[in-house]
Formats: sequence, structure tokens, C-alpha cells
Amino acid sequence: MPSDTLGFESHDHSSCVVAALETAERQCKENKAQLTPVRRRVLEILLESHAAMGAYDVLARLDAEGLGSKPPVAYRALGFLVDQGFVHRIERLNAFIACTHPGASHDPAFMICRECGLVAEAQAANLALQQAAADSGFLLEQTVIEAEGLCPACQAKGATA
Amino acid sequence: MPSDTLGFESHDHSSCVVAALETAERQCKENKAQLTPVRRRVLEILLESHAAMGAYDVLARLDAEGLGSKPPVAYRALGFLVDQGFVHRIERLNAFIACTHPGASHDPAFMICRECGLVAEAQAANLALQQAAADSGFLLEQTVIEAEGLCPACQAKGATA
DNA sequence: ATTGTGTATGTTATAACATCACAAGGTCAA
DNA sequence: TTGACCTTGTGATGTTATAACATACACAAT
Ligand SMILES: [Zn+2]
Ligand SMILES: [Zn+2]
Ligand SMILES: [Zn+2]
Ligand SMILES: [Zn+2]
Repeated sequence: MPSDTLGFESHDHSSCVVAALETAERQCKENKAQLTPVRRRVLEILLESHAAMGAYDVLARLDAEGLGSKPPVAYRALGFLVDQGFVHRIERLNAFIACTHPGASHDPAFMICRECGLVAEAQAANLALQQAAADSGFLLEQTVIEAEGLCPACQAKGATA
Repeated sequence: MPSDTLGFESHDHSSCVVAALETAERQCKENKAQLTPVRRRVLEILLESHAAMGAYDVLARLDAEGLGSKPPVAYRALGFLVDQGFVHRIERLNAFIACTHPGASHDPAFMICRECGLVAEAQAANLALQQAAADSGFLLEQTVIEAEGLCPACQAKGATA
């Protein structure tokens, strides 16, 4: 299993942003979906960091920029981005994060640092779960795999609580 | 990986209930924790079926029985039961379910039928995720593994939407 | 030009989930 | 009896999410 995990390592983040936006533009064109100003702006906001953001935090940003102030504005944009695969919902946090593997078809898994809030996205198909599903006749459609713990930096800082 | 998944198969459910309650009693005694009437009743309510229940649904039951009517009553009891390992929280559903492997130390995974709401609990340690964590230096403390799909019965009924 | 259709947005209200803060009771040991 | 600790009661509040309905715009068919 190669480590294509991204999120904790220091890296050229602007290239993440550029790549994600380019992929979104292209894929919307292909899918005849519209990356409208609000939708694009929400994606940009989420791309600012590898952390998850609540819908209301996103909304506050939109509001500050005059792009909308009511919950449905944020939820609709987030819903669109999730449907397109540009953004993932983190169930554990009731929050959203920009995808770090834009374009690639994937079944994401997440590692969430409980200390600093950074979230890394990994590819981690769960063979044991697939086996359990097969054994019990369950038709597996979608999986949520989210781990919580401490990222390398926060471990180094000695954070334990 | 043996199939110790439980939830979809028809089975002697009363033995689930009895076993879970006995284990809870015993383990509380060992841990010097108190299985008070409200806590015990919440566990019994959750044990009625292999489906997840929202905190407010549990609360409605407690209220009907005169055991409490305010949200903290339900959340406190559920929190206690989760801490003791008798109940699991299903993040995907913002809901709670009684553990089907009482007493055993485990890292549960869930299969959630989107049609009928039944939830099966399996053991499904995610080796790929552990590998990804090790590769990136992430200290993995807790994992959420939840699959959504169709249970055997609902597949048979031809449910697709 | 008008009408229809589809998509996106604006807005109000409310549903659904969760916690805070403080008061009150019960148990038990010092 | 007092104090420490745990549990419960309750009002208020905070947070997350969606329902429902109205408006606006682009584009195609008439
Ligand atoms: Zn992704
Ligand atoms: Zn961290
Ligand atoms: Zn369990
Ligand atoms: Zn089912």
C-alpha cells in the first residue's frame, strides 16, 4: 500500500489549491455542471487548509463576502461539491473538507488529529469489512472510514489531552 | 476473518438481550460504575432491536415511562453506556445502538441498511488504515468504520431506492 | 414576443441534535 | 455532621440541517 496520504506533511500547498480548482473546472465542464461563484468560493475556502470546516463556518465566510447569509446557501454549495466529489463530509466532525485526490475515483479514509484539527485523506479500502459484508450478504454501497488520533506534529509537542 | 457479524440474521434475540444485560451488570460491578434505573432502562430500550435510535427517540420513551423528559437525561445515560462500551454511537446516523459483542474488547465496524435501518456490528480492524497511519506517523486512537448499503432481506425485496 | 422548462438562488421558518449551567438529592466515609 | 462525590432535575441555549415557498435567470420551443 503506497502512502498517498496527504495532509500532515509540509508541502507546497498552493499546488494543492491550483490542482483542485483546475480539476473542478474541468470536471464540471465534462459533467455539464456549473461551478458557480458561490460553489467555487466555497471550494476555495475549504482548500485554504487541510482541516475540516463546519457548514456554519463556511457560511460566515460567505456572509462576510456578501455571497449569502442563510444556511441553505452553504448547504447547497457543499452538497454540490460533495456530489461532484470535490469535497468530503467528515461524519465524525459534522464538517467538510476539500478532497486531496481530486479527479481520482476513490473511497476515502481520513485521519483526524484531535489536537490541531488537521485531517489527512488516505486511500484505505477495508478488506476485512468487504469480507464481512460478503459473508453476511450485505450489499456495500458506501463506507465511512475515519480515524481519530494525533498527527506527528502534535505527538512531538507532547500533546496527550 | 470469521463472520461474527450479528444483526441481519434471524436469531434468538432474547438471548442477545439477556446476555447484554448480564454483561452490563457484571462489568459495572467490576468497574464500580452504577447501572442506575435510567441507565439500565436506556440499555434495555436500545436492546429491543438491532437498529440505531436517536437520543430524542430514547428520550421520548423515557418520558413516557416517567423516567425523565429533558435532553440531558438521555444524553447522560447514553454517554455512560458508550463510555462503558455497552452502546455504540453511529456517527453516520447521529444515533445509538446496543453493542452486540458485550464484554469483548473490540473496535467495531457497522453495516447500516439504508432501507430498513437495521445495523449489524462486525469486527473489522482496518489493516490498510493502520498501515496508512503507520506510514504517516499518525497515532491512531479510535476509528469509525460505518458502511451503508442494503441488508440481505431488503435486497431480496428488490429495494433500490 | 411569449411561454415553458430547468437550474440556481433568496428567504423564512423549523426540525433535529447536543450541551451548558445551576440546583437538589443520595451515599458514604471522615 | 460535614464534606466529597456522584447522580438527577430542569431551564436555557447552542449547533447542525432541511422543508417549503418565492424569485431570478438562461435557453429552447412555439
Ligand atoms: Zn478525496
Ligand atoms: Zn495535530
Ligand atoms: Zn460492540
Ligand atoms: Zn434492510
